[in-house]
Amino acid sequence: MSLTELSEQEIVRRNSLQKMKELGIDPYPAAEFPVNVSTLEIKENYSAELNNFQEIALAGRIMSRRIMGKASFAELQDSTGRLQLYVNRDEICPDEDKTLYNEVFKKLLDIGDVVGVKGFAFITQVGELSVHVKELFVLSKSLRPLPIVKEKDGQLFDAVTDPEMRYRQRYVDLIVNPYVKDTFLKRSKIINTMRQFFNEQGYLEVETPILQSIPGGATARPFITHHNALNIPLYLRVANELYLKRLIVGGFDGVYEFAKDFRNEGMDRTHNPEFTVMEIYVAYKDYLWMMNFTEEMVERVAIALHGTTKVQLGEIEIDYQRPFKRVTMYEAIREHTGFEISGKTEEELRDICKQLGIETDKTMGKGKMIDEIFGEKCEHHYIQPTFIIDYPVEMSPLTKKHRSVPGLTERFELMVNGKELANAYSELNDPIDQRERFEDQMKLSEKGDDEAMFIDQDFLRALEYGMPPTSGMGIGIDRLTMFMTNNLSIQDVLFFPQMKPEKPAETSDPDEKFLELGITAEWIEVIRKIGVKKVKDLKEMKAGKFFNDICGFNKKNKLGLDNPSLDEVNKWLS
RNA sequence: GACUCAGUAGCUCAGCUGGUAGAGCACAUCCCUUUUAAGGAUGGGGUCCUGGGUCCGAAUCCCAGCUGGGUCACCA
Repeated sequence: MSLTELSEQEIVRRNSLQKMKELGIDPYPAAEFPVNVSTLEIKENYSAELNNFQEIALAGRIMSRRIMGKASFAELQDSTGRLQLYVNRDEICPDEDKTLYNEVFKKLLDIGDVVGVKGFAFITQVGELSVHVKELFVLSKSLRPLPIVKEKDGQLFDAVTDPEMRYRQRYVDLIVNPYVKDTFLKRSKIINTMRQFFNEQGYLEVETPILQSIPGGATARPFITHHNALNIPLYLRVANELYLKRLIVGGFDGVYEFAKDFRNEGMDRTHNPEFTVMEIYVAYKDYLWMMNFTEEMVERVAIALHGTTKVQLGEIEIDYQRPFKRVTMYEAIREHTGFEISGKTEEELRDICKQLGIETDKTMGKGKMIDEIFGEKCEHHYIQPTFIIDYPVEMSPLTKKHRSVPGLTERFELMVNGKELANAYSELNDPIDQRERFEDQMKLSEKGDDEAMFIDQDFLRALEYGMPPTSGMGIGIDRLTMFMTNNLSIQDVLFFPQMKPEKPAETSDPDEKFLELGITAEWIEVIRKIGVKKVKDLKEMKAGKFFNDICGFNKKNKLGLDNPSLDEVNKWLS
């Protein structure tokens, strides 16, 4: 990369790097730097009376500097937070040679550099806990200037808010926006809390295939790829349900997986093409048991994170205190539309949809229409945690038929803030019924529903060996994290949300290539600045426009170069 | 996919009824020399997202595109 393509500040930093090397300082040392304390531990436990933390070593990134001559202050940020450093010239340079302070600390170090310090904790005259630095070590030189975010009394100044920068360069977001890290710490805690809850009951954490030859367990468009050695298409899983059930058939009483699933569909505030789901299957249980289990799990997560069941989400407060309200789907529709849909025929339902202003088409069966009515008219009303139970059989091809109500299944969804958070069934374990349901799905598929399920013959074979009665539950971890951390966009709970790839910056041909064409040295940079980086691009330029562009650039930027003649320019381009 | 808003210095943003590109922070040089979103002085830094068009003249107006956000559609 040529220096002309770097910003002024980047050039300054590269020069500082070079000077450090000349002073015999390795800006990227290989050796371990033994840290014995974190900034948080000092902040939490320092006491002037005890006079503790008198021989400490800590490391982190320099986030600000206040140079005061022979005494300076800097803020060091490690993984636990920030702490002020006090750097005194004669402390870090006890001998005659003051280079480490005057040159290295004051001039060659920059905001963003990673350093290690040894010294002792103390309180400054203005009362701020600080580290009195006795020794300073450069651990990694930063060549790119960080955005400068300042903070006072919890208020941020000039915080980086540009979503593109925050999501593409999450590392920068994490460095400069302190609240971001907290979301991800909580995300980890949510998962750990759930895992601990499951392990306490003796359930087994398992892994199942992500590459599947039949993308089963949910009706969604899959990503497709190809395995070269087997010469077969493979799909990235849209769900792991059918594999977990195979394990129940195999004799495990409880299995669960935190799984990345992939769906090739639209992206928005609540959908990312890859997302995380926790699915759990427990033998000899039913969906009523699973409701209690789910409540307990969710309540436990809320308490683990916040110490209370009440969690703020945007303008509202969600209370995850057990028990959650339970409403059947038919009751929900009756309450929010006034229509009783129990026992209605397909034609009657179509008429109800029409009255409610819901568009229908020929491909929609009873189940799909009921689902539409619920989605349009009911779903958004359930802000506080609510179980919606007993779904129509057409929408639930993997769910056991209801024990007492024909046409329904033993299924619930947990709704929070008007969105589906978890989904659970008494699992269908009748292999003959399951085969028929798959065939019904195939018919829907032929009717035009391109999301109906593929038939997984091996899964049916497994059921034919006999699967114990089982209840399963899936919960969206990204969504749960959004609800639990008060983030309204899925992008804020994923470290690296999906983005369109950046166009790579075009690298420039070296000076020699331009010189070969007879272009004089002082014009090469001008040509690069107007966006022509390759000599081959010159061949395609019109001489007149090119002539105008470079002379205009010269004038506009007051470079004071003598313009070439049009003839000369013609020779360059020929 | 549709509509809509935005893209100006390393960062946050102003300028946008067209007329020589600005501020704060950051950076550089200097002053001060135990400060704290430090202070003072001076200075450097810009393909105003890209490409067309209108015009004597475009960051500004028009068209197309790129990237991102929002809303809607799609999304068991």
